Amino acid sequence: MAVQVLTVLAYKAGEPVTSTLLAASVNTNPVVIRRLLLVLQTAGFVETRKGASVGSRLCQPPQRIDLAQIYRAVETAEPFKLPQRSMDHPCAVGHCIQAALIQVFAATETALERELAKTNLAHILALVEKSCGQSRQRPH
Amino acid sequence: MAVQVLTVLAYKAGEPVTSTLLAASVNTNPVVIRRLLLVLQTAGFVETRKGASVGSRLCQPPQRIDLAQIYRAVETAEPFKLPQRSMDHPCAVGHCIQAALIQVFAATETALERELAKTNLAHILALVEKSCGQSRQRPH
DNA sequence: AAATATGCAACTTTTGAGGTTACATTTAAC
DNA sequence: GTTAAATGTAACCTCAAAAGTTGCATATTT
Repeated sequence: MAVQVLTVLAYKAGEPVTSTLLAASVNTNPVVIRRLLLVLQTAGFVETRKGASVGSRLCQPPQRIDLAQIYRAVETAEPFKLPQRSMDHPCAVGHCIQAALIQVFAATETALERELAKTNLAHILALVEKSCGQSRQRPH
Repeated sequence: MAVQVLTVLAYKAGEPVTSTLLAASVNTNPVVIRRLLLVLQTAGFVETRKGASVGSRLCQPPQRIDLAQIYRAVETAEPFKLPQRSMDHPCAVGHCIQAALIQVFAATETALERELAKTNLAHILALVEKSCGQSRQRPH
């Protein structure tokens, strides 16, 4: 969802967009969008201003925002993490396996992020424009 | 969890293990393990027999089972999938963006699987044995 | 001053994974 | 054969995380 919102903002190319409009584009609730925007603000991707007829806009060029950054900013629950087993009955094998898997999964995580870093918002924007052949800067 | 169970089975090197024992090792419930074993059976990783004093064992060498296969067999909800937005109010931009993101995420998925395919159970087993210096084949 | 947007708190809803219980069925072992 | 031990499976519960909802204070443009 974060990627989708950022893509819309990139599409609007600096023009501020309200959370209501973004919500309509992603087909969800404005408050959900605002919560997301807070995260994207602290990550330094967007700038938001309060007040009438304003909203949020990208504060970095789309080329400088890649998927790995977005992933790190947004992700809460890592896809490759072991469920925190309580190990009350400390089976040695189980314990060692956990330690080993943590290593493996950490490696997978970094590989994933390296992969995500290859794509940035500009790439995605190009894809969007190509795939539906619409002109830039024409809102809605 | 699937990886953990399969690692234990690999550790036992063909010796059948009951779901109760596996559950103890992962610190969970036997039924959960059995549910997982059904999936691993249809994926062709393990063989299970009913009856007294038997259980499950690997039916492939650990070298031939890699993390990508396990991932595909087990995973239900893809980490990089768009939430199925209903698009009742068909905003053209939103629609195109979704189409583009599907492409991007599919590419990420395949990259992830390519990465996971680099590690197999034998690798993990070696890590386990190295990291806690225990001899093979000594159960528990 | 009024209209419009965000910030934020509190609550509900939804969804999926995991856990639990219970029981029929199968099979090795005695 | 009988029995003990194991799986297969259904039906439920629990729990956490994400999303959605409502309401209102606050800020800012016009």
